[in-house]
Amino acid sequence: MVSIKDVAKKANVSISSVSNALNGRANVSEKTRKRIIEIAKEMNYYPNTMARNLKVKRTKTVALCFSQFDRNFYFEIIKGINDCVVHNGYDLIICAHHSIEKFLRNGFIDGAMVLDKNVTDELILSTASEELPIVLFDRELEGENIYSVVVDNYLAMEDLINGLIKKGYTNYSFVGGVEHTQDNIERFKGLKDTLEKSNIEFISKNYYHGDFTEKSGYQAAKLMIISNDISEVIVCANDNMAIGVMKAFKEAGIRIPEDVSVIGFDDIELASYLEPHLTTISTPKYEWGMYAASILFQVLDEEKTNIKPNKIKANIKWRNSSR
Amino acid sequence: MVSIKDVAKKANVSISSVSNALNGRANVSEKTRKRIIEIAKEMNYYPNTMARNLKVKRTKTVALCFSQFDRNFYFEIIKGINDCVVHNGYDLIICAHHSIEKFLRNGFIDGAMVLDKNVTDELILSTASEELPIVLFDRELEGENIYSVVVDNYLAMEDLINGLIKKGYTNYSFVGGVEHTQDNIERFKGLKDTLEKSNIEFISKNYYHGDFTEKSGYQAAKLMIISNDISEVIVCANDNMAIGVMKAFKEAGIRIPEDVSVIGFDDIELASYLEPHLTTISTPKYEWGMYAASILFQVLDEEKTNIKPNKIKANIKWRNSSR
DNA sequence: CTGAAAGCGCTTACAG
DNA sequence: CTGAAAGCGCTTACAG
Repeated sequence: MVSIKDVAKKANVSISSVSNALNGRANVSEKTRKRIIEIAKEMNYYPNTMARNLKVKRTKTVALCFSQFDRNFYFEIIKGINDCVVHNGYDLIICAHHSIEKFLRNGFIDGAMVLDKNVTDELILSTASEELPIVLFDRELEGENIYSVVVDNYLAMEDLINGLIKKGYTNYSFVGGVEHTQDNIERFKGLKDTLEKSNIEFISKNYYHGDFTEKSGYQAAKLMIISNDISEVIVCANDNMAIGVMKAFKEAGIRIPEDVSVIGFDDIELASYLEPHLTTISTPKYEWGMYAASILFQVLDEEKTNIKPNKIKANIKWRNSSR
Repeated sequence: MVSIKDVAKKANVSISSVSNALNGRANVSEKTRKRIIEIAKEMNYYPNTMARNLKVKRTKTVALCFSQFDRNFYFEIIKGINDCVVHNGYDLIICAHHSIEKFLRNGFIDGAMVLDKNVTDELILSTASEELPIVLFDRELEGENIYSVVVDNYLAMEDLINGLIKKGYTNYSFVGGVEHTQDNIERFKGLKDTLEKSNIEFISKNYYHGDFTEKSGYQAAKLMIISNDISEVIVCANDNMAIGVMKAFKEAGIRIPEDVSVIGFDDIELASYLEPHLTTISTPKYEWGMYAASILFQVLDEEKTNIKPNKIKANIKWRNSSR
């Protein structure tokens, strides 16, 4: 690989001059600058970023920690992130949680985003710093140089339930996701609180335990069918489970939405292709990614006025899996 | 950020000893090694990878160039790649084509994979080298230190058409994707050749021009409907177009597969959720990613016996959008 | 077993 | 305008 030395030798100047010429600094005559640039191009010279960074510190690269390659729900978010990063003249690298320590610690990145539950709170807390601000998508976490942008699950559920109440539903079931997750907790709380505000009690046996997978939704619905206890509306903590629920009902000849309404959360791509199309809560994924990335750049540009934990508002997509 | 110097000072040893101790070299007494390691941990010291790489060259990191975040067809491939990379003890970074030059040229990676049409052949040809082998997913390209792993489109089409002929179909239409792409060319050629081998002429007006989008498939089918010229089977160059085709037929009250069979290519997630489920050609995406990555590691481990352009075999998924 | 020194490829005051 | 030199944080012969 050709280095700055090689170029300097060929151009018969010092390496300082090569560096100065190539970086557009003023202290080099126009004539030599031109010559140097030409020779560099001719020799196919590209500065070694790593050596450069060792001095300069700012790398103009940010990282996204992500490894859930099996859930395409996320890709729209990544697109938003990437577009924002490019717009700001930075480069984005995506790396899996296995590698994140290496990249967080090595001074190669100016900032990071985390969309990966496998990254521990401890790691984030211990590495976030003035030189490495971190933006989180998948959790809220208090700490210096740590920022969160999460979906407002509670508000979304509030909106949904109020909408359903207005439509006259009085009898609700909830298919929950993995128990301790923030998403599940907030979504369920939003449902329960809102019902109770309207004096509709949520009967605890109508809480079905799932784990965010299609299969667990399928099993929950099977249970409803077998125990012959099917509510007017089944609200699921995510779309995948709603898909499973619908599948079980269809198999049993139970009509959606005539006999039962089914509602999801996330608005994954499949949601609008299903028969019937799934009513769900749409998180504006592209905007989410873009917004979170923009916060990182606000911080990097030292405009960090007062960035509080941020909430993204989700919207209900009424489709025909519900009345 | 704490450096090797800080650790050395605190431990009262030279930086050489710190380096040796931390890298598990033999030339340091067990006692001091232990002390150094402890102090390093205590100080929260992590070696700066960039500085290290400046000397060592091997970074144990490979890159995947990818930016089609809107096509979730690819994510299964990435999963395969990532699993293989982790298995080999390397780290993977994914970067968009905007950034690829930066990463290819800067000595930060030991090898690269390309799954991004936006990367030019020129860039690949000019950067692939002994120190930076490159594996391609999306094209075949002759060159030193360049390897390709692509889907055998032709063979897949051959299999499909032979299957269809055996089922008795005699009348075919093809909805093509973007004209000049290797995928489209090979898929169409596979169809045409195989038909002709069985003495079935492919009528050129039965070639409909699309661009791999759902919309273009929809429009192609509209055209068939309006001109009242619907073949027994519509083979599409990818699933997205097949989805569009099915949509148009459904809207027109044309039954699938009773009135017409529709077939796709790719086996995207949606394919098996559609009504009717889409018959398509399934490229084993996970294996594809894994296999291509493994080739990169074969090269990196200098086992490059004789790695020729590699073809991945795709399989037909007979579902009920065809008879 | 231990440490001083050279060097990886750059940038950046600084002196001339 | 130009170049010698120091230094970024490491590793690795080499001498002791």
